[in-house]
Amino acid sequence: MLAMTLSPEIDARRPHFDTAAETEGVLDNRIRRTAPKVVHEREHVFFEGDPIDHIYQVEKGTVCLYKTLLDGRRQIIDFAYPGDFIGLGAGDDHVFSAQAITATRLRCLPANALHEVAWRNPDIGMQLYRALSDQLRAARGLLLTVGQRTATERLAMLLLALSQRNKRDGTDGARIALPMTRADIADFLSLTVETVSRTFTKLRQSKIIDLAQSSLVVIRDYHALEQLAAGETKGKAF
Amino acid sequence: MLAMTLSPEIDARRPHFDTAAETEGVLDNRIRRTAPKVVHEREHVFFEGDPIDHIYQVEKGTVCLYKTLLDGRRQIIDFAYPGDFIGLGAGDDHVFSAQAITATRLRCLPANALHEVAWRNPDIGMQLYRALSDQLRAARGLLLTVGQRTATERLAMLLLALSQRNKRDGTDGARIALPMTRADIADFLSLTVETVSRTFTKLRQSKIIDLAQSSLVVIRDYHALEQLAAGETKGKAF
DNA sequence: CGAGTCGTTGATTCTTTTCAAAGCCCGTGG
DNA sequence: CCACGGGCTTTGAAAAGAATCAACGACTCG
Repeated sequence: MLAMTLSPEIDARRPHFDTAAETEGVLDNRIRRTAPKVVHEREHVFFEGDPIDHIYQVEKGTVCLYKTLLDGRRQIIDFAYPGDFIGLGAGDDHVFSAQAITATRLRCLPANALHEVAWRNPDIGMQLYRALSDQLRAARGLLLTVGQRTATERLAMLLLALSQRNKRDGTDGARIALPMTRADIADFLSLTVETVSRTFTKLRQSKIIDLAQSSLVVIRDYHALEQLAAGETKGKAF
Repeated sequence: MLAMTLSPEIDARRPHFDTAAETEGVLDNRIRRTAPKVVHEREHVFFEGDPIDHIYQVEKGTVCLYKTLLDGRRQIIDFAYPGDFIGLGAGDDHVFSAQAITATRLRCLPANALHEVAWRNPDIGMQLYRALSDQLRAARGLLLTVGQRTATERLAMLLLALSQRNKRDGTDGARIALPMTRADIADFLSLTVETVSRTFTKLRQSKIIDLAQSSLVVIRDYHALEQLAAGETKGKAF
């Protein structure tokens, strides 16, 4: 789950991997023993409208969650990384679709069993509540980004969020692998592929990032990226 | 809380007032006995960054929840109506600001007491989980609207959502009072006041709505509004 | 090696924003 | 009671940012 908050430094993220591990220690057998689900690149985990029979937790890979309009316009509402839960919520049906963007392994949590366990075990309930709360915060952060930031600021936000995730996971915060295509980024940031591409080259020409490959960003000027993302001057600062 | 879903007819909203009443029956004295908080028009309930000491539930009035960028750009993430909870979530500090847009009365739920009660009482916990889940759904719906819909489609969505709320509350679904200003609508839909105003007049000229006053919309062609909101043809259908 | 997908770049168009100004509503006070 | 003032809304004209249309290049995989 990508948190697109205004001030990343204020946002003391909880380590999702740790919480996932905690959960594992407490969950009962029905949940612990479920077989993992493997989905191939571009394969769907579920579609909007499908009944919620399982909640998933990403073990490996990346999944994009999205909603669409009738004419095909698509809004990616989140990228789910290892540790993230997919499909949490109180309704009967999924309200968005989930598609793997790389080869992915998921652990499957039967929804009714999970809720039953959560009902009896406040710890588990609290885990889910926290996870949901994090997702709400991420969604609202993205809303601010998509609603108010310029194209450059939006891309800066995304790169910063991915960098933060890397740091949290103990990998290099300056080297960012992009598992998603430009089209995915475009639909996440509510831009077009062309604008995303142009914005990448603009950041590259400004020496703020390097593009070793189109799917590997190296941050050269972290501070500049933060300034852009903060939104002090509508992205005109460079 | 305004749900901006693609298909309002699929979205069987739970009656919030009822759930609020249920909750009331179970909450312990510390929570039930708190004095209501009265806030005047344009007064803030809390600001982003404030420590969360209370969760609020709107009893009367309307509150807008928003996030801002450093240069003042504002994104309203939700309008909270009677029955809605404000400030739910797992963190220590509020991640958005809350400002009354009309004279408002709130019931105050001390955060720690509430969580303690929820911890011991799965019913309460589930209420909060559901409320949070609804807010997440609303946020993602708004994200789709802001990210993918045209100005006309966005306004259509808002009017439809308000109409649905009226129906749910047993009032006239065709007559919509707008407690918020054009600026509030603009910041909710990520548009400018001018665009909002122009879009209102366009809908009026198309005989889809009437504007008795600037703050009172009468829906004349509900179907047309639904078509616009559905997003089949990028709002070019009229 | 060729087909196809993905990414980049260029030219043009268009929706929305920005800048500017006038109208309207409403409360206040003379 | 009506004039005045200020905020909110509407409308117009011009500008800008991003979208669209179009083409080319790069990389991948049968």
